[in-house]
Amino acid sequence: MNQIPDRFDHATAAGQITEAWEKARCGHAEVNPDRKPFTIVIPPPNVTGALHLGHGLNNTLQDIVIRTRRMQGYEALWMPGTDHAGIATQAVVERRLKEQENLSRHDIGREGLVERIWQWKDQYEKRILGQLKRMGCSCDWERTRFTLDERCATAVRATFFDLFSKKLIYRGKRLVNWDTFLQTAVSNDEVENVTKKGHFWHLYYPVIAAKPGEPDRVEIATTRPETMLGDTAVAVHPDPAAALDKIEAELRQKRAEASEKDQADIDSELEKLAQRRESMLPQLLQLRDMALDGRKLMLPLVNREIPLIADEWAKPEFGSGCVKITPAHDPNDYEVALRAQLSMINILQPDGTLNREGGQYEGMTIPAARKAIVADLDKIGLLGDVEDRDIELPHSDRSKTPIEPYLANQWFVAMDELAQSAMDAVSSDKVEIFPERYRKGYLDWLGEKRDWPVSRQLWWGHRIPIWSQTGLGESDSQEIVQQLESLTDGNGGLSHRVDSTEDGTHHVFVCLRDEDDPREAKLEAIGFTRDPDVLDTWFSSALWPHSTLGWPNQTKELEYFYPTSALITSRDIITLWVARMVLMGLNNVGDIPFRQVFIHPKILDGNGETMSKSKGNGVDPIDVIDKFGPDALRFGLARLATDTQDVRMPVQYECPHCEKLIDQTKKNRALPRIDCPGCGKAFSTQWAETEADKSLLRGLVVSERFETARNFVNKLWNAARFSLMNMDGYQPQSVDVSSLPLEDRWLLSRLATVTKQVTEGVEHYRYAEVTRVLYDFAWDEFCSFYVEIAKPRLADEQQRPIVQSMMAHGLDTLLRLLHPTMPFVTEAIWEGLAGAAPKRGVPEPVAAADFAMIAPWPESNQSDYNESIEQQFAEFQEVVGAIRKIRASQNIPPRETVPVAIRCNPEAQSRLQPMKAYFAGLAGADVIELGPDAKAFETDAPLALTSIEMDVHVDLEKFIDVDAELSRLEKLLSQLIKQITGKQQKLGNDNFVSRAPAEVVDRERESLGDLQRQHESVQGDIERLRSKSKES
RNA sequence: GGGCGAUUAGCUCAGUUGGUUAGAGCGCCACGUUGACAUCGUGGAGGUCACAGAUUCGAAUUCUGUAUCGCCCA
Repeated sequence: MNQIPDRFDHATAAGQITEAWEKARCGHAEVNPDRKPFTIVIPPPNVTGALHLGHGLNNTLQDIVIRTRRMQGYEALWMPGTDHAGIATQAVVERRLKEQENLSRHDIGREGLVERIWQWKDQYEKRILGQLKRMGCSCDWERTRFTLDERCATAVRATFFDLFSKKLIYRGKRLVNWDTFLQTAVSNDEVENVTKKGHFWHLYYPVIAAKPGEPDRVEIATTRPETMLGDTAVAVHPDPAAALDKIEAELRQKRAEASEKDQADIDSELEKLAQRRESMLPQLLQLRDMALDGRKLMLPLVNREIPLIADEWAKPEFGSGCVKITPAHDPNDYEVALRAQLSMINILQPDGTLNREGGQYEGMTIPAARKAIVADLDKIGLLGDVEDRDIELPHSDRSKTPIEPYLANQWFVAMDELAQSAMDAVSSDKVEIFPERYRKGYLDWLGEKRDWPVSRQLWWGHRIPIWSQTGLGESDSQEIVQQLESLTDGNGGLSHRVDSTEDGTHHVFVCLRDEDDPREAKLEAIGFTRDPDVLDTWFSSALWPHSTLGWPNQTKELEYFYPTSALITSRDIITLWVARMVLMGLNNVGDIPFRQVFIHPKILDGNGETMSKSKGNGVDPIDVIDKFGPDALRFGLARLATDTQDVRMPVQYECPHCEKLIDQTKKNRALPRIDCPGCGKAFSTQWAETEADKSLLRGLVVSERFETARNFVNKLWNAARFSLMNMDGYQPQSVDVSSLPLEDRWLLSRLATVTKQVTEGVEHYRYAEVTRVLYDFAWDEFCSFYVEIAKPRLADEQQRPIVQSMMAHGLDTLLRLLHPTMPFVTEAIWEGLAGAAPKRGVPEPVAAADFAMIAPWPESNQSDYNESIEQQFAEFQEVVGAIRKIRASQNIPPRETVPVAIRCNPEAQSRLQPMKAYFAGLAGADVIELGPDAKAFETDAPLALTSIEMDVHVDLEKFIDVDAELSRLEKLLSQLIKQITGKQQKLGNDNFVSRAPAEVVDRERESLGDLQRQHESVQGDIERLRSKSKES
């Protein structure tokens, strides 16, 4: 047995274990009427790139639950897969195309680009699934899905068709962040604001039919003068006086609380405000009245009449107090237009040049048009001042070009009823959300019931299955509808709607349910064209829990595994994903997608920032696995997963040459190569792109946070090693629990308690608690205590067999409890234990399962639980601790045995009597006196254990270091005095004595008495020692 | 601007319903290796529980406000 190495070689073992599990199909789940199902669908990671520690946490927590449930006898299915992630993936591939081949997506065309993205997807899907497997995730890999695969496509088409047929899908306009370079809309989080130097142009718009005394023109100011071509109103504040009052009040409030230095600044602001009130307010009031009276303005250059309106968006404290409204090209103006029901005029083409609405400027780029318009306004005397100014301009994160807000046709899903159904599911607790506080965000967001824009101007995704003809006259549209009837004839799967617009034209939209429907060609033959857009990536994600199980087919898997049991995810996608899964599940299947949702914390870096690829602070879990092992990664993450606190994880680069750890900082975190400050050699990072950098050795990115867990793996491994080395001659045997010695019954009791805590903990997602309980039990109780006590017993031929049975059983139970968190090391030990003790268990040994992974979950045997034994051992450990303290303070060499006397009441005496022998191994003590009459030694070192009413005395005859002992006792004395004074004060307080519960008061009195008794005794000891030291 | 959360030892975090001296791991100090484990063992030092009020006999814990940080939404 000595050939067992003293380290767990995870690098070798993990691969073999994974292979063995796969071969035995341990992670595979099948419809099985004999068992209850337990299902988790993975939040499918984006195929944009590799997984980082956040995914590591998410998947560890899922695996802990699914492994536990599998062991509990459920048919446990963890459905794996990946997400095509629309824009994120397309943008990554497009960027590479540009960088590496200098091609745009238009150069290679739709099919060409999509093919490239599939190649990318194949590469990253493989990498992601490989990462999950190395973490030990026990997914049912045979069922792996992708949100863009055929099965998901079928589900998407069926859903879209259903919603379209129910008239829940409609076409509308919406402002999007338009990237004129990539010619696509980008999402809000792909937009970054850049401060640039620009101008603030003041323009004048003439008033039509101004009444006497009214101004004949209004002044507005803008940073984007070319957008005036799309203006449909000018706004002035409806109550400028009140608005100014409010600002003034706020300033005064601020001033009252500000420092003197800031007060001066605020004073000057107040001054300006007062001037403004004087110079401009009358005019603003007049303009407001003109607006209410329906006055119109003439938009210069295009000569279009536009209304003057009153709207709060106009800020009386800024510029001229009037603001031009360009609804199609400014988000705030868009809101104004919705309120005032203004028309919206889009002046841009997708490539950023002006369209027909631009009139004489049609075809110009934005900068050219700006120049021309400013010059032309100047010519006709309508240009005022031009100020220099810093301007915050939104830029596309992907192309680094300015974003143009752009009003485009989009498909929407009407959310009213769908959202309500998803709200009801949570309000009624059919879907439970943990921690509960996240319910509010979910309900608030859904409560807005904002329609969901689902179209994206991209090529990577599920293409919208709509064919359309637009701008038709009424008779044409009627004729087309008739043609459609003949196509519909007898076949389902075709639905249409006709929209009529303000200008009297008609649009006909047709939706086809099935792919490869021969009617596609027929539609196109009669003039229909297919919508070029694809669906929002969340549309397919929303179907994930049922599409992966085969919906819309009524498969037996859907019947059995749906609704799924738990969803474990991160808080930032509660609305985008979780809410939409609920409403889509209810709409499609008629039932909720999952019963419970657990929201776990986020992993932040050392600066408290979330980890993300774009920041460069992501950590590859594989790096951590390489250094610490998969079990350490998992245990380390799980023990940090509390439900209140995000996880802060400072990380370091490890120099591959000298192993020096270099803190990751904001500066170095995105570098492709780093020069080691220790050895001076360079190494590469995950950002290495050039061949020169890539040829360097790569530095791992790791965190010392995983050391504790790695050490724990080692501790467990060595406890097992000790057990196995002492298993020679093991024979399975029935055990009569009632006749077992105390320490064995204590172990059984503790196992029962720990099993209960762990089981309940996992069932309530209390990961940090579960890992803490297991860590403390395994380390402090099983290893430091049971194993230590077992050592002398194993040497005793009589006791040896029972200790072997108990140890095999204890280890076996511990392995099973730890398996979901640390699958590899427990599986490896399980195999070793199978060799030494294939049949094991207390009271009746049974043959162990082939794998820990499929072993039955331990039952908490309540008859094993024995409170008094657990207390007794706590008492014993306290005495051991007291002896150790005295030994340490006296510098008694560890090999020396010291005589000890323990004074205690008769009850404690009978409890400790059977354990006298174990003081030797644990504290190097020979207990020569135990009981009420035990006396102090001549050369005595005492320590009182108040809480258990005991005095421990160590005989220092051979070891006395008077000075050391005196200083220990004096320190003790001063601590006692402090406590006594505190208690006396408390008990001297009438309020306390009269109002606190009698029980609390009694406890205080009792404890004061004990402290005083100790005080006296310690004082006596000090005096004795002093006189003794004088004698010698 | 609205909502949510956090603030406890040098660092990263626990702290159940208010009640003895507020805990753990890492780090630090001292001592210790002839067989499970130095990825170890034993002991020690280290905290005005962010700040200010309030409730209470008693507050890390409950309430109010302030500050700082983070996240989500506008």
